[in-house]
Amino acid sequence: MSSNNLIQEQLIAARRGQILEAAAQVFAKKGFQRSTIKDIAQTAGIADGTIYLYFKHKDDLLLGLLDRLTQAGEQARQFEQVGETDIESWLRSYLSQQFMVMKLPQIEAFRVIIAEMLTNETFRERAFAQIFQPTFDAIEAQLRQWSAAGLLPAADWELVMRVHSGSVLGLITYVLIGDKRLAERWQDLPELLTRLLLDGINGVMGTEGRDG
Amino acid sequence: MSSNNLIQEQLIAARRGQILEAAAQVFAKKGFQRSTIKDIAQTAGIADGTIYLYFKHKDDLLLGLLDRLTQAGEQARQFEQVGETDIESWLRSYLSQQFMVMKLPQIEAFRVIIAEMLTNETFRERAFAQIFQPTFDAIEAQLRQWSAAGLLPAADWELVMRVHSGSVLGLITYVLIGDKRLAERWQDLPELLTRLLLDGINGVMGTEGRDG
Amino acid sequence: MSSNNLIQEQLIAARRGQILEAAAQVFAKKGFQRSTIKDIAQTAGIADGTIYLYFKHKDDLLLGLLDRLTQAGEQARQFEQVGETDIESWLRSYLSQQFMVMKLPQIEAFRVIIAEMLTNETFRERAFAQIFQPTFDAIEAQLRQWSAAGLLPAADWELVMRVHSGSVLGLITYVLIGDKRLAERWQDLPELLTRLLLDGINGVMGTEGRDG
Amino acid sequence: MSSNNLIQEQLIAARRGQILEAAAQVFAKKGFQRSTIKDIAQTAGIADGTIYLYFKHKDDLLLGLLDRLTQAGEQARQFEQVGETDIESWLRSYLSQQFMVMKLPQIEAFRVIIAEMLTNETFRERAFAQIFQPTFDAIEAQLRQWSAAGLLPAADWELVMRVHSGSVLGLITYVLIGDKRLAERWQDLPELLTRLLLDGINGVMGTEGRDG
DNA sequence: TATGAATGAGCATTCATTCAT
DNA sequence: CATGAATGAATGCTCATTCAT
Repeated sequence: MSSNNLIQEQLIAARRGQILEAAAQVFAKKGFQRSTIKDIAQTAGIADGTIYLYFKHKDDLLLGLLDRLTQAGEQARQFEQVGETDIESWLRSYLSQQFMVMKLPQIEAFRVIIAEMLTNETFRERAFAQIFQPTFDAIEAQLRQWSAAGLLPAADWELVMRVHSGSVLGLITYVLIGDKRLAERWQDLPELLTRLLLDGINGVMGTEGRDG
Repeated sequence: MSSNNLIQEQLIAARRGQILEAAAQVFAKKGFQRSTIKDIAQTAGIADGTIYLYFKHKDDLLLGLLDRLTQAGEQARQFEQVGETDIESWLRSYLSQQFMVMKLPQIEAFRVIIAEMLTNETFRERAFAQIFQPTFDAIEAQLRQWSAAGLLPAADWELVMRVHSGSVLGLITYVLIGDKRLAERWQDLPELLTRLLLDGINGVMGTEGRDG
Repeated sequence: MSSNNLIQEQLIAARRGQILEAAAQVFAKKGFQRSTIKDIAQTAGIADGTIYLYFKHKDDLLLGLLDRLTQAGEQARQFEQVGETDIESWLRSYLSQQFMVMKLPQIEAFRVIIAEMLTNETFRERAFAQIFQPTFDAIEAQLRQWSAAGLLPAADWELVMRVHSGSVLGLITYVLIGDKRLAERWQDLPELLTRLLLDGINGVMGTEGRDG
Repeated sequence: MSSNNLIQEQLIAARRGQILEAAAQVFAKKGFQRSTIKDIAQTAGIADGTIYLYFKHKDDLLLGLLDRLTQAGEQARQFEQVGETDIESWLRSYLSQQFMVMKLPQIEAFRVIIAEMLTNETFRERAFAQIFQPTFDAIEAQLRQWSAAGLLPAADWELVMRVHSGSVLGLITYVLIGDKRLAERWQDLPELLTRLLLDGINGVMGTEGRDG
């Protein structure tokens, strides 16, 4: 009986996953509003009605994707604990790690999330509270801790943090709105960001883009 | 006859302007898709049908707003010529200028532009070619020129430029998706950005947020 | 300007009337739920969407019909003032009048109203308060007045009234659910009811149905 | 083998009964159309699909309920034979009996039957032929017999019968469409009806409603 | 037999667009 | 030019019915 329930739950989770996968695909291509339930059902290889067995409204598909992103964010934040040696080494390896994960297929999730946050007030509040606020808090806390430990100078962390995480969001947005050159040079960003972050332009020795 | 035509043209331009103004307002509130022609007509104080005398499709309203932004961008770029003295002073005054202009009512224009660029392939390409590519080119050219003139060190400018302008886009996006704290501290950004840009975190002496 | 508005109002009222007429027809044939907006629009000779320019929801068509019936009821109640001579003469002429009006095309309105009242809780309450309660109150008040004036004996009027008006409702219902025989003999009811009402079966001398 | 079949049949009858019971409940609450198979299955504590093992279509549930009512009607009609002594005593006891049975939970069956008869042509004909016509015929026959026996005066029985049974239908309908006052005074109806039926208003001495 | 997930036809409602006035 | 009533295609969602397990 309990094994039965377990199987049931797994089947349900699998179906939900399958549908969300399809929704993510279709949303990434057309955005939320232009995507129809029929689109998504066809992409998922199921009937329209089936979607409604797993999601009450079309909106819930978006919230489902948001939750996925939230979970991903939570996992990503756990990573930050590690820092031990000097900040520069840590930052370099952290950013490499992040930018390796956040490549084109992954960042597609942001496309519809950002677009809907910009455009849909209700969703905006929910998504900000679920994704951005916790991320901001976690980063700021970490920075203050390092600063207190003498690993970083004192600074206006709530703003500095926004500038730097904002630059990552900006870069992701650039790629999503069609900056092909940036997409090509994505792998060079961790190193560059590390140096810009710590020492600014004046600390960056000239290394012209290799393949441009 | 020709003066008649001139008046005609001015009248038409005025009406188009009136309609685009209304569209901008409504789009900023609900986004493009959720806005209806009726919404826009009511906001503009005219009849639904009248909009179709000046714009062939709803999509053309968005393109109209894009053109406005493009013109604004062109004007802004002319500004960059000015730099003479040391880079730091110039950058500080340039950013102050920019952030003074780019406050909440103005950046609303980006809300729908970014959202639609993320979401609508056709619009994306057009808008990137019209706004972002020229801006990128102009900034990069300016930086290379300064670098050649010895005012800046040599650097991977196409990437550095994207990181920095991306951080501005990111900050704007944060405000648009509901970061209230950032909106409150908007006026502190020019100074902070100047220093972060040139010298990084290590060059920023501690100045904790005043009212936080 | 005001004449323009007046014409506007008349046009709107006319369209609403046309739509309600169509709705009444379709509802009478299929009932409320089985009737589709498309049905009604086609019957009215207009497009589906046009209905929504005059009624916010499909439900409002039903409420519109209810209001019509309410108005008809209000007019009918004014009639009751008349009674002067003896009750029997008055009753006979009153019932003749009523049954002449309440023939098959007219009573069709009750079909969907009663069916929905039986079946739809929200509508039930509204319709009872709008049609039945006021009718009950008016009849009971009139009876008490006549009773006080000595024209009628004292009686348990709230119940007697319900028995008699109920018999009219029952007869209407019989016709609506397919009692052809009763429909054929509809014109004999005023006379029979007058006598049954006042003197019961024992006061009714034998007059076998003429054409049965 | 045949005993097996017998058990089979009983099991089938039991299941059908269980399902009809649930259907009656749900129909009484929401009407036929608004009730879903899922509703009914849940109320019956079985799966949706199971219903289709016992009833081919949703419509058949309604016909099943009709058949039940038909059987109940047949039993009720047998009762009428009894009358011996004077009509008044018989009528009083007959109506008391009927109104005792026909209280709120029982008359709920009429809610959906009447509503669907009003609204669904096919069902209307079937139900009229199965319930109303036989009842009419039986009552009329009985009345004629009594009349022939001198227990009642001669009268236009097909019409008189409809007026009186119609008043019962009307009273039931009133309760079903929300006449709370009538529901409260339900137990007073047999006595009042007996007197009104036989002697009309003029034969009813004043007895004002007790608790009103 | 019993189940309940899956199906897809059907329907209410919205809204960009047209066009007679 | 301006209007706004009319249009009807498009879409989210429901629910009777089927069928593999």
